[in-house]
Amino acid sequence: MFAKGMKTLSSKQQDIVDFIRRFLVDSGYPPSIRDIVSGCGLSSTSVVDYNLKILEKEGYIRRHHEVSRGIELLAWSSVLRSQVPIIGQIAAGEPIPVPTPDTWNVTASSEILEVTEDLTRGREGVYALKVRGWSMVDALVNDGDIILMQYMNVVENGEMAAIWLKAEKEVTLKKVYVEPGRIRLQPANRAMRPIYTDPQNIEIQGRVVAIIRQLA
Amino acid sequence: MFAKGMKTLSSKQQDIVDFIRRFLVDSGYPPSIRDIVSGCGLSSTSVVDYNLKILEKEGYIRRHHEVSRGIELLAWSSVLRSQVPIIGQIAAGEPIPVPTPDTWNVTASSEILEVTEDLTRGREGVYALKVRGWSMVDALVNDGDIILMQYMNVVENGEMAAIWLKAEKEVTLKKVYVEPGRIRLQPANRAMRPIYTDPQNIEIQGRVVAIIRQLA
DNA sequence: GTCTTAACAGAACAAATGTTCGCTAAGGGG
DNA sequence: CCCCTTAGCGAACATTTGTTCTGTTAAGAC
Repeated sequence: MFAKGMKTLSSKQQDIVDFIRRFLVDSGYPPSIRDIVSGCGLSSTSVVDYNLKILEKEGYIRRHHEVSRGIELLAWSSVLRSQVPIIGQIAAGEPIPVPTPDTWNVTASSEILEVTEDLTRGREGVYALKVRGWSMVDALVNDGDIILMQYMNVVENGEMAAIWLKAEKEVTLKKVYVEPGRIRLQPANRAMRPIYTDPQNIEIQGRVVAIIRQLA
Repeated sequence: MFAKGMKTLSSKQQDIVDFIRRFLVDSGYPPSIRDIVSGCGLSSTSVVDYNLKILEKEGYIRRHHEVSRGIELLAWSSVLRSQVPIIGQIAAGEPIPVPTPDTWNVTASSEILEVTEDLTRGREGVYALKVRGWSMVDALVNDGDIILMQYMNVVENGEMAAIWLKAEKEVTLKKVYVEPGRIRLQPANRAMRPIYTDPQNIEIQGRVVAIIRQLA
C-alpha cells in the first residue's frame, strides 16, 4: 500500500513516468517505445531509451529486454490485487459461514471484492464478510463494514479472531490471549473490559485480516 | 470493488484467463500470443486466437488489434486505482493538516497509499490520514486506522465529516445534521449520544470517504 | 579556443508479435 | 455417403517493436 518517494527526476523523465502510468491505466498494457515517443512529444526512440535507462536505474521501472512493451512500472506492480469472495455476512447471533472448496472458485461467486494485496498481506484463502447489525461495536466495527477473514481455527496470541462462543451462541471479534486455564478475549475498544472464558467454550472461526468501511 | 461472476468457460479458456492474469501479476505486462501458447501447453497461435475471440465475446478481455501484447483483462482494468497521499495524522487534540497544492504532487509525498478506486468512488482530491490515539472510538475508529478524506468545508446533511470544535479545541469524526439554530453531531457508535453545538463553533475540515484497518 | 558530458535525432537492422489461410479431426444430423 | 460445426494445428506473411550506431547540439569547465 505504500510507496516511498524517489529521487527527483528531470521534467522530461517525470513526463515519461506519468505517461507510462496513464497509458497503463487507460489501456491495460504498457506503452511501446514509440508510444512514448509520440505521447511525450519526442523525435526519436533513442531519447526514450536514454531516459528509460535512467528511470530504471533510479528504481521507477523495470525493463524486460527484447520484450515488446516490456516496461514494468514498479510503483504499480508493487501493489497487487487480491480477489476476495464475499461469501456471506457476520452478525452476533449466528455462526459465520465456513468456506468450502466451492466458495474459493472466484468465478463462481456472485460477488467478488477486489482489494490491494497489502490488505491481505499476500495471504492465501482470504474471504470477506459483510457486517450486519450494530452489536459489534466492541470491535469498533459497524453495520455495513466489510471484514476480510482468513480461515483458520488456531490463531497466535494477540491476534484478532472471529470467535464462536458456544454457551452464549454468538460470534464476537476480539483479540485472543491464552492464559493459564482460561482464554482472555480483549475488545478492540480499550474502554471495554475483556471477557474470560473456558477454552472449551470457544471455537475460532477465522482470523481477522482487515476491515474496510466506505462512508461516502 | 465488485465484479459479477461471468458465464462458464471451457477448461482451456479458463486456463487461458488464469494464465493471463498470473502473467500480468508476475510481469507487469500482458502475455503475447506465443507466451500463451507455451504457457498453456498449446501448439499453435491460431488456437490462442480462436479462444481469445471467445473470451472477448464473453467479456473477459478486450483485444487491441495489431497491438503487440494488446490484451486487456477486463476484470482487472474495471477496477482502477487511486493514489492517495498520506499527508499527516489525525488525533483528537489537534486540527488536521490542510491539503495544499504541494501535497497533491504524488511523487513529492513521502508516503503514497494505493487503494482501489471504488474506495474513493472516483473522487478527486482524496487524501489519507493516520489515526493516532484511542480517543475516537465514538467514530468506531482505532489507533493506526487510515482515514480517506476529501477536502471540503461544506458537507451534506448526514455525511460523516472531520469537524474542528473551536471552543473545545479538538477534532471529532461525526455525522453532521443541520437543525434549527444548531448543529447535531451524531457518533457512528449508536450507543453514544449526539452532541449539539453552535454553527459558529464548528469548522468542517473534510468529508470522511472511507476507513481502512489492517489487523494481521 | 578545446574538451567533456548530457541530451537528443535519425536511420537501419534484428527480433518479437499478430494475423490469416489451408488443413485435419471429431461429432452430429440428414 | 455428405454437410456443418467445433476445436485445433502449422506455416507463412505482415506489422510492430526493441536495439544500436552514428552524428549533432548545447552547456559548462579549463
